[in-house]
Amino acid sequence: MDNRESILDVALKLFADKGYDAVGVQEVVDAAGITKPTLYHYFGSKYGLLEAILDKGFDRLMDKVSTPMNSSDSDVREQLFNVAKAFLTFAVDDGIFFGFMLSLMYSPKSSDSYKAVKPHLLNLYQSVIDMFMRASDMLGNMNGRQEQFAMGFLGLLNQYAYTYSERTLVIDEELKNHVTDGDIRALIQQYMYGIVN
Amino acid sequence: MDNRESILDVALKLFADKGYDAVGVQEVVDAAGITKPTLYHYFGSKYGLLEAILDKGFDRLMDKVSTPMNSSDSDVREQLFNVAKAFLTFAVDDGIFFGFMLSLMYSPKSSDSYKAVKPHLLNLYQSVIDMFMRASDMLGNMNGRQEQFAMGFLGLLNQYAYTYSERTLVIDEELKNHVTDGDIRALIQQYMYGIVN
DNA sequence: TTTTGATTATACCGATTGGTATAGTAAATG
DNA sequence: CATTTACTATACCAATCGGTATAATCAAAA
Repeated sequence: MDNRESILDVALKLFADKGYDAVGVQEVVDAAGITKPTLYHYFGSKYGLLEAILDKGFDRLMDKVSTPMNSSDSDVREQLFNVAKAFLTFAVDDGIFFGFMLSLMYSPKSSDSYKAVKPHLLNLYQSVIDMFMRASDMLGNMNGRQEQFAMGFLGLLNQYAYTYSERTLVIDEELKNHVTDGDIRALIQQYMYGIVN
Repeated sequence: MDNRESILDVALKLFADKGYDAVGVQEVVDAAGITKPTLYHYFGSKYGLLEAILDKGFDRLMDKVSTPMNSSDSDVREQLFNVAKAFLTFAVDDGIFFGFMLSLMYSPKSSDSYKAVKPHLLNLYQSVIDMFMRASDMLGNMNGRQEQFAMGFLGLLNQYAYTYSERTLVIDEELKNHVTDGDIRALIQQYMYGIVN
């Protein structure tokens, strides 16, 4: 692994663990075993490093979810199941980035971290909205509420991933990282009931 | 408003807007029109100020939701409706604190902000769990899944409040801050369906 | 062999960080 | 009136912040 990659790797771990603002550039370069000019050569600024981390992480996420999202499945339920499964699999396999993404989603609007993640979130939201648009004929008249459906769907997945992640406070230890197909089908069932009236 | 109160007020606004780590003590005292020793006299440290803000905010929240949560309503649906309404009303009326609370909920585990909010969240979770425990006979056998029900219920409310708050990215402007009783009843309906099978 | 461009370390920059020692003021208490 | 207690400003602290000027190293190209 070259220096650029190890900086990205180490910085993601530190940012995810302590938060972007609480981690100094010096701490990153020490952990990566390099010095400041190397970091600034590759990323230009601390903010540039954050952007590079997000670019890479959202690439991984979109790689996983875009296939099921763009498939023209005739069964809406089956398509939502496939999207949910891809999303939750990513949340487990790429847990560090996923947790960091969640923390940025809910971070204050005027923070640098939020500014960096905003375009990626908009892109993700738009992809989900488009999926619901394409499924209009199968879901019936959504009365232009595709955006709410998309946000609700993502919110449900986030809540589910969060609850079953290492970040949970009081949940039984045994339940961690155990997301079965049956769980996901039950989740979709509940969601479908809500939106089709 | 005395100095102590205006510090709490100004600091909450700054922390909620830019994040705890991104706001310096100097910035707080400048905005409050006082000097550092005054702040350190009342709160001892920046972290102590954060704790005081959270103590005060969670007091306001628990004041609003504890009454409906502790009422021995015979109709579970009605009780959940009352709790949801109190919660969402707080999210609208006390939007700045609510947004800050959300950002701390999802902030990195090792951050100071998370350490400060963790006991309050545990307390809130426990209250909701207790409510479900007491409703056991009405909800049927929950198979020890009260914790998941509680987390799911809170997650749903948070997602709902978040979606209808000023923090939304793509939602229609008209929908902001319009949370009707009908909306809440629909929300509870959807939730009930999911947990009673 | 010389040159060029990419990469990296040493050493430094001004500004800001959270926090405090000292002294003063003002109001309440004896 | 004297004393104590609560409160607040001036001025300062070492440490860390994000960032950089300079120069050395090294591989590839000319």
